[in-house]
Amino acid sequence: MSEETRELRKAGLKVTLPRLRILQLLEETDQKHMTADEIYRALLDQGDEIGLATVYRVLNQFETACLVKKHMFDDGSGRPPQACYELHDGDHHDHMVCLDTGEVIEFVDEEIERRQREVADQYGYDLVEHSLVLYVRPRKK
Amino acid sequence: MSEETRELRKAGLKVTLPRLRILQLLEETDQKHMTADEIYRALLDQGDEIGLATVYRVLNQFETACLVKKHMFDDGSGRPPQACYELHDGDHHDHMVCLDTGEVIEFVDEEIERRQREVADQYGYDLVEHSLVLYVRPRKK
DNA sequence: ATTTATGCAAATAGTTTGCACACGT
DNA sequence: ACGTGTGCAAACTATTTGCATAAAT
Repeated sequence: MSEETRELRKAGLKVTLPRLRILQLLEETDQKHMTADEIYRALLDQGDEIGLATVYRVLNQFETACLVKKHMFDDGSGRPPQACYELHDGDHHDHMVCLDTGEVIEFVDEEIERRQREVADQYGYDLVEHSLVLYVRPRKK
Repeated sequence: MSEETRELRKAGLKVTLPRLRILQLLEETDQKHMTADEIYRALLDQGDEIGLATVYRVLNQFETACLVKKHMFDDGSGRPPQACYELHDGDHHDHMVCLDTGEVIEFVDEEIERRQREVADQYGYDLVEHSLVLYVRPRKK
């Protein structure tokens, strides 16, 4: 029994072909962040039969089960907002998006993490979640 | 001639009623962040005649002219993403969203700002923009 | 055999656009 | 009077949902 099968079971999800394929795709892809449509096309291209609606449904289930993390990178680039998904590997990290290439880089900075908690605390709150995206360009010269 | 009239002129926008009303509304409202629809309703309620499409068009123009800043707070709360707008007062700040009340608090933290620049630099990039949202809850106890 | 998932097509929500008319200068 | 802005309705995009069929246990 495959590793993916076990992950699905553990998440309380019946092990079906579409779910397996999507999970495998996300694990194998070098491009760590994919939109629903990219996943859909990739599966069609590799010969699988799947519906776009199923991709969306499965991704939502995966998100609920914490198998996957959903992001909305609004780089203010004009085009309609689109969600993209990445495998949820347990480790928290933030994102840096290159405005020239669209490349997504992951990073963690403990100082920023700590400061965020402190700031929330200063205002009388507990920090539950946060979303940090740095929009960057290759350093000139 | 009103302050708002001057702002519009300076932005290169013809001074029209809808634009004036939207600008005034954003200046007067205590709720600093409003969605297109909230603005639309507020204007109707106050007796103005305006179309929702116009609200969207004007807000886009305002954004291009840097009169306004657009945000997409994806609090992962399920419901479809909706943009909200705030007056662009020149000062940069980040946001804290209370998951219980939906309240939006603004803050600036120089340490976080600095660290962001340093992190981008470490990866060989220049920081152009960033988006930081802390999702918080009132401190328990 | 029974429950749950899938695929398709139609529905939805937010936002944008084409076009005839109205407004600002 | 001229060019631009507006309102309405229709278009569009990403995503969700209803329903009859198909697959998983």
